[in-house]
Amino acid sequence: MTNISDVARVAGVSVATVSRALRGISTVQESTRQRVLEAATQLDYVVSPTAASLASGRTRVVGIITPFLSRWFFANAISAIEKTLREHGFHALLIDLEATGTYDRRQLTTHMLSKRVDGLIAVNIPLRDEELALITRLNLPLVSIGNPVPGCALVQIDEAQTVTAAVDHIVALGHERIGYVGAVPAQAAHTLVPYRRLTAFREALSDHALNVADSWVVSCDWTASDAARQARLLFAETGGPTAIIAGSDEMAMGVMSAAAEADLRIPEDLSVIGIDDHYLSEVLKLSTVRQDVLAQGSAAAMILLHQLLEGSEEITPSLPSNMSSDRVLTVPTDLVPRRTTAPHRGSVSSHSFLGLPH
Amino acid sequence: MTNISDVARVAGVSVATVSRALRGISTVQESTRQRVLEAATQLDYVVSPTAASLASGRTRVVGIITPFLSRWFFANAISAIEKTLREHGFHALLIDLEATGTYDRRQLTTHMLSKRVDGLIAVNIPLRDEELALITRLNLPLVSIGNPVPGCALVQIDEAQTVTAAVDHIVALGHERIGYVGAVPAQAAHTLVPYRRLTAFREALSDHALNVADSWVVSCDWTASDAARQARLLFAETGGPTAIIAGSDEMAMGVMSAAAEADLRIPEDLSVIGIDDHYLSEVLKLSTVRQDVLAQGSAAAMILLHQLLEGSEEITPSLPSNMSSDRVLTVPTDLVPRRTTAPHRGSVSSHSFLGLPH
DNA sequence: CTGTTAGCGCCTTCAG
DNA sequence: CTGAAGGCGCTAACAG
Repeated sequence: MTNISDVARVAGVSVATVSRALRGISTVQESTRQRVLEAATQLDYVVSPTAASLASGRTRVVGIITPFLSRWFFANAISAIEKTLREHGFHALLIDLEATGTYDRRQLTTHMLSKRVDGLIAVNIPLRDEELALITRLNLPLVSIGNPVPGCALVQIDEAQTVTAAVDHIVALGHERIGYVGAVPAQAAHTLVPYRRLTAFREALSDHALNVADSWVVSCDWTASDAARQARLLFAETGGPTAIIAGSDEMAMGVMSAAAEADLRIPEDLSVIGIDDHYLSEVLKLSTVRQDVLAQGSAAAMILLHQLLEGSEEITPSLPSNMSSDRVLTVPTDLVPRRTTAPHRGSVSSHSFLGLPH
Repeated sequence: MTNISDVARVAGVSVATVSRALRGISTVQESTRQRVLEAATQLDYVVSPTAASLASGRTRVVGIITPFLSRWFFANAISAIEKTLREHGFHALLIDLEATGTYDRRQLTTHMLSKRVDGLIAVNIPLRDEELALITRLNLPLVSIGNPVPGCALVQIDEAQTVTAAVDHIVALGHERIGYVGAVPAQAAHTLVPYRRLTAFREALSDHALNVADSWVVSCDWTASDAARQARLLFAETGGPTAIIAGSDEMAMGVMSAAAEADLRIPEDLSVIGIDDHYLSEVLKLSTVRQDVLAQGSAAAMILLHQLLEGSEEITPSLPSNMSSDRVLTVPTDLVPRRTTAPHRGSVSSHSFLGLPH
């Protein structure tokens, strides 16, 4: 394996110069840089990342902390993060905290982080105090998606506004008996978002002077199958809601499934709306409030990169004006009405929804 | 940051002994090891992975090469791989080759691999010759999932048998007009699996002495939405198939959606079966041939770890007897019938697809 | 069983 | 603008 001194020899300069030239640093005469570049190319030279890390103390690796790797939101966020990192010469190390149980998770340890990453992105996972203390002690910059961490940049959506958009849509269609699927036990690992959505749901209903029966707020573990299971119970009773708002599209799909089993037609007998715009929602014609997960992922990565590179002699990526490395970036969401929501039958206005028969 | 010589000093031994004791290596007197462990704990010592890598030439990092991060198969495989690696003290570095275009992908480069990983797992992506040459040149062990690579261990399912299971099931129900969704242009990046499935489909039909109209074999890009789009064309004609076999569950979902739009009831007018057992398939009541992606992921990781650790002084994980580090492991698949039925016979209660209007 | 010592390959002051 | 030289923290012979 050819190393830096080979290049130095061929280029007829010192290793220090090679190091500087290759990193595009400061003051290296252009002609010198050219010679170095040629020598490097000719020798097929590739910097040893480990040696560089040991010497510099930086790894150009970012850890992605996440409670799940394979769920829609997380997989997409990770994908966007990885792409953005890569474009800037950084790499992504997976730190998956998923455990076997639904409401449990593994703990972040020194071993996972120490000397291994330059910074962290937490994807929608509330970090525990000890974990935050560890991160602080290791002096690792952290950007969080979805969960505010004091002193850290945050990328999020406006949960209240998102849920309100769904509720407003449903209410505008004339529904008054509206249920919610996606309440979550307090000990859930990924607890904040569910909590905020439920709270927003209650507030939005109350803004419309609407009541919710307790049994219309159903708890489940944020999977389609559990949502189906719980919704079945709901539909077993008569006089249930005419519309359901689900905390996520996957749960909405579960609800649709349970409704079909209960011989409820969608949207004639039941309107359903989710949140996300999951990649299958379009095909399932599920109304939803879309959130741009890829945008959230790359924004988080950009902000972190900016922090990591500022002060260095490298070109620091300039942040879009709407991002700031020490504050909150709120990515907009937007209502996507599809076929699963329609006017409540018997409501005053009997316009058909999107020209479709009810 | 405390380092190995601090520990050595406190424990009253040499750095070499600390190194050995901490790695659980060979011949260190138990009492000595204890003292070292105590010192390390007391000092909150954590080995520097970069220094260790530089000195040893090994990184304890495995690269996961994949064409997609967020699609169901890939996200799950990655999740399983990461878990298995982690259990053995290894880390996962993402090498996502996804490009913007559907049928294109980025190329593996020296920069992504060199001195960065000890080994590689290729998740269902056919590596190009140059890429394989690179991997060979870097002397990196490779385990492949889904695509055979000469000289490398392979984890796969039996594609032919899997497709045949679907066909047999459909034929056993009495169908004779059977279509296939999931043919793929030859230039597709992830071309082998689609090709094998289509071939197997044709052979299976021919084994049953059944013919397929050309128009019943539809091409699409292996997403639900494109499958829906293409299937719509199919259903626009009359006298089409009474059953569809889709190359993946996601495509099957697209087919179901298109069928609903075309007023075809499932399963009365059309039986649909996919391959995968996607996490939404149960809720969508989609018949399928299940493959265990997690098993494939962890098997691949186990095999690679075994190769990486054998010959070292560390405890090498013993491979389950069905795995071998230099051959092919075929993970079984199994038929999961859900709502497929005999043709033209239904009329019990006719559930529409998720309660959606036909 | 344990200690000594030379690197691993690069970055980064500090001189010049 | 460039070179010299001392680490970064650990591992791996080689002695003992």
